[in-house]
Amino acid sequence: MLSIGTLAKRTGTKVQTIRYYEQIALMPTPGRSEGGQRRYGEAELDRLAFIRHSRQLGFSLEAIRELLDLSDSPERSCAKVDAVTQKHLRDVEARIARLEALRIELQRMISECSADRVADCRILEVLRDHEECLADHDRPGA
Amino acid sequence: MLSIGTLAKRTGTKVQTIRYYEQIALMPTPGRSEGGQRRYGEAELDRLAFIRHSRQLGFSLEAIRELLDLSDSPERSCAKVDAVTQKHLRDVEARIARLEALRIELQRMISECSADRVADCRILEVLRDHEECLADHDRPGA
DNA sequence: ATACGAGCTACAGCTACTGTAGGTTCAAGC
DNA sequence: GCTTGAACCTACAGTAGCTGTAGCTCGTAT
Repeated sequence: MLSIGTLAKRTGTKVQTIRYYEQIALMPTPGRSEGGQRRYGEAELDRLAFIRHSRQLGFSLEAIRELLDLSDSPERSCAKVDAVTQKHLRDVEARIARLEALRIELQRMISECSADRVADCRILEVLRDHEECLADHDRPGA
Repeated sequence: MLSIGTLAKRTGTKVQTIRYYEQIALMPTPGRSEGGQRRYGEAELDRLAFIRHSRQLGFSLEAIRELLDLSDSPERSCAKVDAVTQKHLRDVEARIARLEALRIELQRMISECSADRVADCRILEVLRDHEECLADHDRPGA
C-alpha cells in the first residue's frame, strides 16, 4: 500500500494534484489508514501514470476522462480513442498555426524597429494601429 | 462621449471585459453620467484599441501594462519595448517547439494504431506506458 | 407615460492546478 | 514508551483572462 506522497513521487505528480484529481473524480476515492490517511494500490498507480502521461501529451482532463472510460471496456471498438486523439491533434495543429502567424508578425515588428526613442518606436506604432499589421489575427488562442 | 457598449463595439471587446480591465486598473476609471453610467473619450478608445491589439498578438496583460507605461514616456529609449517584445517572441517560439513535439508524437501514435478493439489499441498502450513514447516531453506548457 | 434595451454591481464559474493555514498522524530513533 | 519531525489531513484562496448570471436601475424613443 502506498501513501499519497509515495504515489506522488512515483508518478511525478504533486500531492495536491492527486487530491485534486480525486475531488473531480478523475481518481477514485482511495482506502484510508486507521488514522484517515489515503492508501493506494497498483491500480491507482497505473491510472495516475496514464493521466500524467496523457497530460504531458496535452490532453485535457475531460479528454482523459473519456480515454480512461474507453480503456475500461476492452472489447469495444477503439475508433472513439482514435477520434479523441485526432481531435486533439487537430487542436495542436491549429495552435501551432496561430502561434506561427504570431511569430512572424512579432519578428517583423522587431526587425522594423530601429528607433531610439519611444516616440518613434515602430513596435508601439503597430500596437497602436491595427492597420499597420499584416496578419489578420483575431485571438491568441494559445 | 461614448457609452461602454459603444466603446465595446468600436474595439471588438465585450462590455464585461472593459469593466474587468478597469477593475485591474489596466483601463482608467472613467467619468460617469448623471445616472452613474460610464462615459469614455477618444483617449480611452485608443488605449483600449492598443490593449486589444496587443492581446491579439498574444501579449500578457502584465506585458501590456508595461508597454502602456513605456508608451506614456515618449522621450525614453525604446530598448525596453524591444526587450518585452523579444521576450514574448521567445515565449511564442518555445510554445511552438513544444507543440511541434506533441504533434509528431500524436501523429506517430495515430499512425501506429490499426487495431479494432480497445484491448489492442496502440494509442492507449502508449498512454499507459511512458517507455513506449519517443518524446521526452515533460509539460504541455501550451 | 411607458417600454425595453443598455447599463449597473456583485459574484460564481471556467482550466488545471498550486499554495497556505492550522491542525493530525506516522514512523524512526532513543 | 516517548518524542520528534516529516508527512498527512481539510478547507479555502489564488493564478490568467476573461465570461456569464441575477436582480436591479438608467436612458431614450415613441
